[in-house]
Amino acid sequence: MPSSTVENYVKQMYLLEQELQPDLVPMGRMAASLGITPGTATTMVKALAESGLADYEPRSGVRLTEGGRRLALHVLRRHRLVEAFLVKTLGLDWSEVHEEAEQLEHVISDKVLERIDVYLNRPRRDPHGDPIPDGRGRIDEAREPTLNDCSLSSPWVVVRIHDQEPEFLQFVERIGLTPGGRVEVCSRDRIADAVTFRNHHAKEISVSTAVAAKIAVAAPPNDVDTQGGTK
Amino acid sequence: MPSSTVENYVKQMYLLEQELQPDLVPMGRMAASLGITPGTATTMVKALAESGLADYEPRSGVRLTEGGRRLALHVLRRHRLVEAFLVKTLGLDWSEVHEEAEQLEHVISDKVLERIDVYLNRPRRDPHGDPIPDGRGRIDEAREPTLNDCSLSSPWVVVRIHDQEPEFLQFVERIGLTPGGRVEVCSRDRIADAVTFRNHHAKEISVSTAVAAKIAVAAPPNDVDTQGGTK
DNA sequence: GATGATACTTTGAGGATTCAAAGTGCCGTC
DNA sequence: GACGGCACTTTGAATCCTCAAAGTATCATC
Ligand SMILES: [Mn+2]
Ligand SMILES: [Mn+2]
Ligand SMILES: [Mn+2]
Ligand SMILES: [Mn+2]
Repeated sequence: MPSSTVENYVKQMYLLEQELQPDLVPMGRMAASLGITPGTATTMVKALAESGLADYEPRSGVRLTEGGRRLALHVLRRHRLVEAFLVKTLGLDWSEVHEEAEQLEHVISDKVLERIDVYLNRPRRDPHGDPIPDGRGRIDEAREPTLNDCSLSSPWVVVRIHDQEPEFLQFVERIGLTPGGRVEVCSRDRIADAVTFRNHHAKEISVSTAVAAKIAVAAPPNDVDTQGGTK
Repeated sequence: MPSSTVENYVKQMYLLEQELQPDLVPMGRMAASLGITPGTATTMVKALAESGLADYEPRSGVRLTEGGRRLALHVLRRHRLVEAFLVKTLGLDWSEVHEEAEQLEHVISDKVLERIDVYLNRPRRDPHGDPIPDGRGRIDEAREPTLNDCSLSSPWVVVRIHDQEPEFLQFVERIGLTPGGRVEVCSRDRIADAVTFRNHHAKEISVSTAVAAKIAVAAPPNDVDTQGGTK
């Protein structure tokens, strides 16, 4: 069985591949995002390549193999289902569950995982709006528009927050942008590096484009829509 | 923070102290019950002594210090609350939760633990009837009588099973002796090494004294009793 | 095309945990 | 009181993961 360390490496590699969409994830990014020294990253990634989970190109970077991707998605599934469970069942705050899941993701058996999945009625997204891979390792990798890209003066719904920092998540909550919340972007000012929007209380708020990029949105659901009946 | 390994050692040491009530737990028992070689046990126990969790007397055995006992009870609390939670909330079988809890006990934060405790309404016992230490490290260490000690021909209630093996627990269930079940011992035959009892279906069953020793019982509750009102 | 900056790799080492195998102390038996 | 047996300890080595520091490749710039 893969160690927690290996699971963390492949999971992080997957997340960086998604975030950067690069041909290869540079070693520096791996090291930085895992909080280890570059030398350690090199050593471990070589071991990962040895065991067939990654393809390593010296002085260029790494990429997950098919097997590595499968493992990464399994870990991610455990992580996100645990987050959802902790929020919905035990009432933890959505800003604090990431940290908890970081440990739990390595010790949840398939049996417990399946129970949680059923208990929560097979959720598609975790409390931060991150998509949950299904039991077969399929995941919705669609990139939603953010407050930086969406059309001005039209209604949107927050679907995902691309940040796990408790302070940031609490800030997001304070400005009314938790997943499910309505927004309408009023204006963008490239020079001021600011995006101004109205939340569901019609309150006007401005954030930097760096922050705006972390708030993903989608078209609001049709009211005529049948809820959750799309086999 | 103590590693999982250290937590397993002190927990096991506590369990052996309770089971054997010896002055010192012999190294051989430690090694056997943890499934490691005697040499490893010696090395680790010396390290435990170094860090103040145990008192080690070469060629005699070990004993937990006050600090070691505190840690052991904290781990035991996590273990048993997790077992209760898995059975009551996620519907796992009581025979399979021990194994799951063996891993989860090392990664449950104080916050999650407290939520589970509240969610379950601060249970006093886990699914096997094992007492759950409270948040301050207090535990009911009372030794209940077993099918080997209790009076003949009078009603008793099963309160605890002193074994965690799935097959044994399933067997116990099959003969109707899960915690809460009624029993009445009909006879004991020292020579035949057998104990014969009637379960709540009035069915007569015989088991060896070794098995009988694992079934702890208590006097049935007074029907006039006020349920759960003893501050 | 030499110079440096920067990113990456290699090397040497240490901590934690484990084992196999060899060594040692203790205890009862004769 | 010597002998054996058994429980326990010591030793040497391995695995996994990590770091600090030294070495090296690559790429932009002059
Ligand atoms: Mn993790
Ligand atoms: Mn999440
Ligand atoms: Mn354990
Ligand atoms: Mn138990």
